[in-house]
Amino acid sequence: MIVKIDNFNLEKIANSGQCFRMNKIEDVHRCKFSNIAYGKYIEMEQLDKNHINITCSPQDWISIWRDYFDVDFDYTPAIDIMNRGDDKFLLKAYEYGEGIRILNQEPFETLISFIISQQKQIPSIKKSVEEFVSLFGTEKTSEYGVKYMAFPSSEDLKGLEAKDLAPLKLGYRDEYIADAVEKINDNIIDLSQIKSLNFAECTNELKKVKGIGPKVANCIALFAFKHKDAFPRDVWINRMIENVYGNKFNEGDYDGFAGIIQQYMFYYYKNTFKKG
DNA sequence: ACCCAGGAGCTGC
DNA sequence: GCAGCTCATGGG
Repeated sequence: MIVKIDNFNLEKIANSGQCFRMNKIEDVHRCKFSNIAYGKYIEMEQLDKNHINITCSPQDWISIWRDYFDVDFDYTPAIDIMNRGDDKFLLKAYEYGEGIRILNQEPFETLISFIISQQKQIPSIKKSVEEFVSLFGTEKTSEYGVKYMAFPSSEDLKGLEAKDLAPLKLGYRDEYIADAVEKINDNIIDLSQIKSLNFAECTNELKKVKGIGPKVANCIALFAFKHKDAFPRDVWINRMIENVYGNKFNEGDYDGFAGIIQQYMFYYYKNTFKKG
């Protein structure tokens, strides 16, 4: 079905480092991506600036993907601030990243994926997540006959031990993932309950998992729990704050959409300031 | 060989 | 509360 979404650039979203299973479908004349989330496989094509052809039923659009693509969040306040021009860097970041939206992904998948993400480059994260899914996920077939692997649930991983992860060569992250699975299955942290918490409470809960510190907790809060006040500080953002803002940057200046600002800054700085 | 990656835990002060 | 060190693995 064809849907209209304002401020939507499929390719930039797929390459903005917030999701790890959205992949380009090679097609010289079209911009197409596949994605797997919420147990479903979809293909998408960018038809024009704000029209997308998405291979899903109207019911799935309403119950899954509409929220996944954050369609009901109003980006104009964030865009207006970036586009105002008094911050030249932010203006450049907006022009470069125009069309990026923040996805609302599944909490458990996001949690595991961002534990894996630490001290890794994005292509390596995608590879590791895919290996994780092929080892522990469940094979499914889409209604168009495409076979794919769905991300495992925490229940699927009950009893997982660190040594079970050895084939994935995740190194010290093994015990972090095992701890996360154990604490979720033992109800020491409850992902469905975290949805009702505010930003500070949310990150504090997430940080109960060994291996989830401030950065990963902010990523999960932003990319899975809709906390637009989250502002993940990775090496690129820290470098940007030092080099561009002279270490004088306060995300509190962007109340209600700091996470959006952050994503545009990350995408722009990482892709254009590789040297120096 | 060296340095870095969408970091975080641990120790010592 | 903080700096400093360490933790696997892969890629440049």
